[in-house]
Amino acid sequence: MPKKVKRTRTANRGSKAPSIYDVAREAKVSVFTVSAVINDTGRVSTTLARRVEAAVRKLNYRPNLLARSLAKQQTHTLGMVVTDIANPFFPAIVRGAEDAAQKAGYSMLLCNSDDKEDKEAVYLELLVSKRVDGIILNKTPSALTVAQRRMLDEAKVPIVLLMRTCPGLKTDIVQTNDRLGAIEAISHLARIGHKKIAFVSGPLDVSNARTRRQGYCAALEQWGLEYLPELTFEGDYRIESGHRAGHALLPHRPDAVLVTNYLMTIGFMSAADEIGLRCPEDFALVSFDDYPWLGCFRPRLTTIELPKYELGDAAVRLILERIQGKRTQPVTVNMLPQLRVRESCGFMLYPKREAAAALHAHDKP
Amino acid sequence: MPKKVKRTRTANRGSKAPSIYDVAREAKVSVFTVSAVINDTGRVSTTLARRVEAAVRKLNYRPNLLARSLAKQQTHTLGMVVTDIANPFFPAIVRGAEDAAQKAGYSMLLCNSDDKEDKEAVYLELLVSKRVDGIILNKTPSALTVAQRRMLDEAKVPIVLLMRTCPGLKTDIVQTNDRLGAIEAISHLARIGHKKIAFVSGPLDVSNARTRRQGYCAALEQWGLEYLPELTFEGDYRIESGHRAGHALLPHRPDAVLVTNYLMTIGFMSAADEIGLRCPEDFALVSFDDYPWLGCFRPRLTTIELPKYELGDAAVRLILERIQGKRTQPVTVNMLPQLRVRESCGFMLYPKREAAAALHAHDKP
DNA sequence: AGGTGTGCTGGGAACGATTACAAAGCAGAA
DNA sequence: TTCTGCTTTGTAATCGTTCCCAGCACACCT
Repeated sequence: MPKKVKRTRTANRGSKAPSIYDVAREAKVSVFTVSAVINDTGRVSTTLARRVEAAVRKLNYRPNLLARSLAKQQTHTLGMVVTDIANPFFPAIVRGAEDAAQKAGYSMLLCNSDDKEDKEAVYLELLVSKRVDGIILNKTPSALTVAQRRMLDEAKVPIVLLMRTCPGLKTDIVQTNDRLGAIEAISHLARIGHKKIAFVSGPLDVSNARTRRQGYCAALEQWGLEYLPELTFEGDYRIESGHRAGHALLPHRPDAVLVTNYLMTIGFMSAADEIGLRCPEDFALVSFDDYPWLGCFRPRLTTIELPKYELGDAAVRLILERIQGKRTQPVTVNMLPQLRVRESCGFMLYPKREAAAALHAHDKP
Repeated sequence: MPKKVKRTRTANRGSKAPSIYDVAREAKVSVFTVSAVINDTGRVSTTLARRVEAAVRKLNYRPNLLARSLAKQQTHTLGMVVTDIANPFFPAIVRGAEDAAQKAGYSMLLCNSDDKEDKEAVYLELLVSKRVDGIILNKTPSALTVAQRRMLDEAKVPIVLLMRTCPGLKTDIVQTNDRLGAIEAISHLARIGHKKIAFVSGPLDVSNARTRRQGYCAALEQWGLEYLPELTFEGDYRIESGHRAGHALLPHRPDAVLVTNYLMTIGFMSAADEIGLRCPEDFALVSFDDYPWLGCFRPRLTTIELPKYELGDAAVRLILERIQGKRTQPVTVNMLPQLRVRESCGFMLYPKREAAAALHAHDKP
C-alpha cells in the first residue's frame, strides 16, 4: 500500500539542532536557496537571501559539517601521526602544522604511535576510515604492509612523511638536512680542538638516525680523525638510552660527544652526573635540537637547532598542494639546521685570543 | 515521465571506495545483513556471515565513518582546545587525554587558541559544527558570550574545563590544587630560612593564577612574613613576562622567589643572568611545573610538580562519563601537586646538620 | 489444520547536507 | 500573441551508513 510515502523531511524542532530543512521552512524557500545563500554559490535574489539569513539567525542554524563532508566527499580534516607529542621535539612541529591547517580551513586529528607498528596501523586505518583529506606521518621504521599499501592507494589520500623516509613509499617528505647538521656539529668540535669525539645515534633503522651517523663519519674523515666503534652508541631517542650511552661512552674519556637528540642528552647528562664528570670541564657536548630554555641553565648547551615550527608548516603546505591537485610529483623538502654555539663545548675556557688563533689554524681541513 | 526512478544505489566500482552496497551485492545479501555482520548486531546465520566476511576482504571494504557518524549521531571524536601545544605544559596533558580517548575508541581534534577569545570562538563553533561528542577546554579568561552559551546548550555537548574555571559555566572541571601548591612552595622556602619571598603570578584574570596568588598570601601569613606589593609581579605565563619580572623584582634583592610557571621561570633566569645574580647563591627559586630535564642542568630547580598526564587522562574520563550519561551533576577534580626539592633553594648550601636543625626550628609556624 | 512463536532476511526511510536538472517567471523580439 | 533566452527557484537524487519493521519460512503446540 505505501507506494512511496512522500517524505516530508522537515517538521523537526524536537529540541534537536535545526537542519537546512528547518531553515527553508522558516524562510519559506527551498533547501537549494538556503544552501546557495550559505555557501554563496549560485544567484539568489536579495529578498530571499535576506529572508534566509534572518531564518538562520532566528533558528541559530549551523550547518552539519558531517553531512557536508559526506556529500562533498571531503572532510577538511588532516591526520597527524607522531611518535609522541610528549617528546619535546614534536609540539612545535604540531603547532606549525596546526597553524597552517587552520589558516587553510582544515582541522587536525592528532595521533601518538609510540613508534609501534601496531598502533600506527590502527591509526592509519582509522584516519582513512574517517576520510581525512591528508596524513602527516612520522613513520615507524618498518615498511608498509601490502594491505596498508593497498588501503592508502585506494583511498588516494595524500601523505607526507615527517623526518623519516619509508622504503618503497614514493611521497612527499619534509625533513632536516641531518647530514649537514652532524657535520657542522663535529666541525665545530674539531675546530675548537677536540679530537676524541664520541657519538650517540638514534635507532639505526630510522632514516634520520642513519643520516646523522653518516654525517658524523664524513666529518671525522674530513678532519682526519679516527672512527672508533667504542666511541659510538646506538640509542633509541629516549632518555633512558641516553643514560646508558653516558655510562658506556664516558669511561673511555672522550674529549667531546655529539648526542643526536634532546631526550638522549638528558639521559647522558645525568649519567655524567652519576659518574662525576662535568660538562664542559671534562667533556664537551653538542646536542641536536634546540629549546628556549637551554640558554639559561648550565651547562648552556651548544646545539644543532632544527626549524621545528617550519617543518610542520611545510608539511601542511605540501599536503594542501596535493589536495588541490597542484602537484603530482613527489617532492622532498630539506630544511637547514643551524649550529647554535653556547658554552657546552668549552670554547669559553680558551683565552679569547688563543681560541681565535685555533679557529684560523683549523679553518679549512 | 520519470515517475520515480527506482534507484539502484549500487553498481559503484568506479575505482571509488567500496560501499556497503558493493559488499552486499558481492555477497548476495542485503545491506542490513552486511551491517549486522560488521557491527555484530542482530542475528545472522553463519553461512551468510561467512559470505559477507569474504566479500569484505575481497573488496577491501572499510566502513565510511562519516556516514556512520551521520546516521548514529555521534562522531567518536573529542575536541581539545589548549592555549598553545608548544607551551611545554600542554604536551603531556594532551598525551594523557589522547591515550584515554584512544583506549575508549575516540579520536582527538587539537586546537590552539593562543588564549585569544576570537580564535577560541572560531574553534568552539567549528567543533560544534563538526558534531564532536565532547570538548576539553583550556578556557580563555573571558566568560562565554550569550551566543556561545546558547550554541553549547543546544548542541548539548559535554565540556570539561581544564585548569581554568569559567564564570557562569557549570560543568566538570579538572585542575590542580594550586593553593596548596603555592603554600607548599612558600613553606619550603620559609622553612629553610628565607624571609623576603617574591612572587611572579600569571595573569590574574585566569582562575589558577588567582588561586596560586591566594596560596602565596596565605602562606606568608602562616609563616608570619610580610606581604610586600613590590615583591610581586603579574606576568602572563610567557617567557617574556618572566624576563620583565626578573628585572622588576631582583633589584629589590629578595631572598627567594616563587615563579608560577616554567616559561616565566626561563625568562626570570635569563634576567638574573643579565643582572649578574646567581641562583641559588644570590636568590632561591621555586618554579611551578616539573620536567624530566630539570634534574640535569644547574641550577637544579626545586619545583611544584603538576600531574600533567593524569590531568589529561582525568579530563577524558569525565567527558566519557558524561557522554555515556553516567553522571549529570558537574564535578570538580582537584589533583595534588607535589613539592620536588632540588637545589635551587640553597638547601645544599647549609651544612647538613645545621639544615636539619633549621628545619626543626621552623617546623610548625 | 490453524495459530503462534522464533529466527532471519530484506525493503526502505532516516541522518543533513550538495547539486544536477527541471520548471517557472519575465523581458524583449518577431 | 508566441517564441526565445535569461535568471531565479524548486524538486529530488545522492553520499554511505543505521535500524525499524514487515515478511517469510519453519517448527511446535493445541
